[in-house]
Amino acid sequence: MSSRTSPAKPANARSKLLDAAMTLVREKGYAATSVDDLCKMAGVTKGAFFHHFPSKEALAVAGAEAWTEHARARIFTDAPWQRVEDPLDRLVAHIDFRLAMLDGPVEGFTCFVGTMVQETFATNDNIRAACDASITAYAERLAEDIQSAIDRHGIGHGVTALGLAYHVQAVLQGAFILAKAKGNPAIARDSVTHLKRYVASLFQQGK
Amino acid sequence: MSSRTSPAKPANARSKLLDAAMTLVREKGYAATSVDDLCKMAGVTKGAFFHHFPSKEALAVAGAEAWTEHARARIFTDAPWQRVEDPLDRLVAHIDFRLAMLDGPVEGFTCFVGTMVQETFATNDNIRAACDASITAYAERLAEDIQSAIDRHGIGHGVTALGLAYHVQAVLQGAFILAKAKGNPAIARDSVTHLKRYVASLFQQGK
DNA sequence: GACGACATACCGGTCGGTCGGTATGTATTG
DNA sequence: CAATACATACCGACCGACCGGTATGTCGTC
Repeated sequence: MSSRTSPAKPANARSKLLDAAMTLVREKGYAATSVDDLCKMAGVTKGAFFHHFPSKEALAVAGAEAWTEHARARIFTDAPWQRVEDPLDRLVAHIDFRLAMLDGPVEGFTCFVGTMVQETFATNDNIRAACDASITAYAERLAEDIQSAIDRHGIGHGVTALGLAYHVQAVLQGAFILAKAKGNPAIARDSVTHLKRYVASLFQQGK
Repeated sequence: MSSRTSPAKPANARSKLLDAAMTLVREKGYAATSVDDLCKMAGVTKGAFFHHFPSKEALAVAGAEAWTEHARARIFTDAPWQRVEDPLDRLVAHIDFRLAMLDGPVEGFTCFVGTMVQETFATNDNIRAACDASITAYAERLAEDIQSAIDRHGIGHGVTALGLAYHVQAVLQGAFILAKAKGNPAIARDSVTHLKRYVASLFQQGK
């Protein structure tokens, strides 16, 4: 049974460190974020850090798992458009929702695991695998909705639900990089608008 | 007689350091790549490093500029499909070329400036601007070909050449991240295949 | 003999991680 | 019920390795 009935954060040292990691790693990257930085932002001591996590790597892995839940709650569980009946409308609403997220400071909407895996994929396989698991979880969840849309409306070509879900991920991750380079989310919104147009064209042809 | 006819690299300390930076930063990221690492791979001493570059940051900026030339030569100047006459065929050949590049070890085809800007956008504006300039140069060059294709074949909706060029960049950058997470370029090729299908659909509608 | 292109020794500071200690809660036992 | 025992959750001084960067010296070329 889950004991996670309250949405309020317990604000213990562990979860404060996890929150700090999501903020600092998205801003500076994994390697440039030191354990002291994390402790300072979380308001805990180094002793507390190594009491809860055996290493900096372990925090990163736990962070990736926490990110999966964080994203699932915000984008799938809690989102109001999840109640839209038609699965294609739901898919379009999903992309619109991701588009609307692209606002404000760049480090506020970028992806924790996407940033982390860039730096660690060749040097730390535990972190790489944890980031992969998070990305995969998102894609598989989104693929469910896409499959429903395909089942009801049909689709052209050899497009699969999971393949399209990963493509949505790729466009978002790439849009984040462009926004970082420009220091401006506008370019990211342009790219997601192209994605939206693509999805529409796929289902138009399937009809 | 000048012997400056060979395209071979001069292999002086400066260019060896630039080469080392492109290799190591793509593998480990900017912050995790130390000056000692760079010197070791380039086969030069630390004295040589700081003789040619006033700081690690300066190497990153020079590296971004070198990357622009590197990419321009490989993808635009030297590529055989640049001689294809019809601009739309040339655009499709461009995407096919980028697709074919997605092979072998992941750190072999990923983007130096895309990796670097992820870590530095909020903490080092000189590096961020240099990466932006490199990405912009690529997009503007590609936009020329796209504009020619639009001029000859027309295009639907409110799509601009430069906007579509940036979208191509976004899909590629995002595909790199997915390939890093999976440790496999196959997923990246899937995403670029989606992009190719999108471009085809845009020009079909314009006809 | 001036100068550019390095080499080497070295610097202060920061890194991830360790360790002895303490405050507090809870289970056990006489 | 009090004493004891043990676990959990920290605290912060400290460690050696390594960081980016500097100072000074050497050596071949014009």
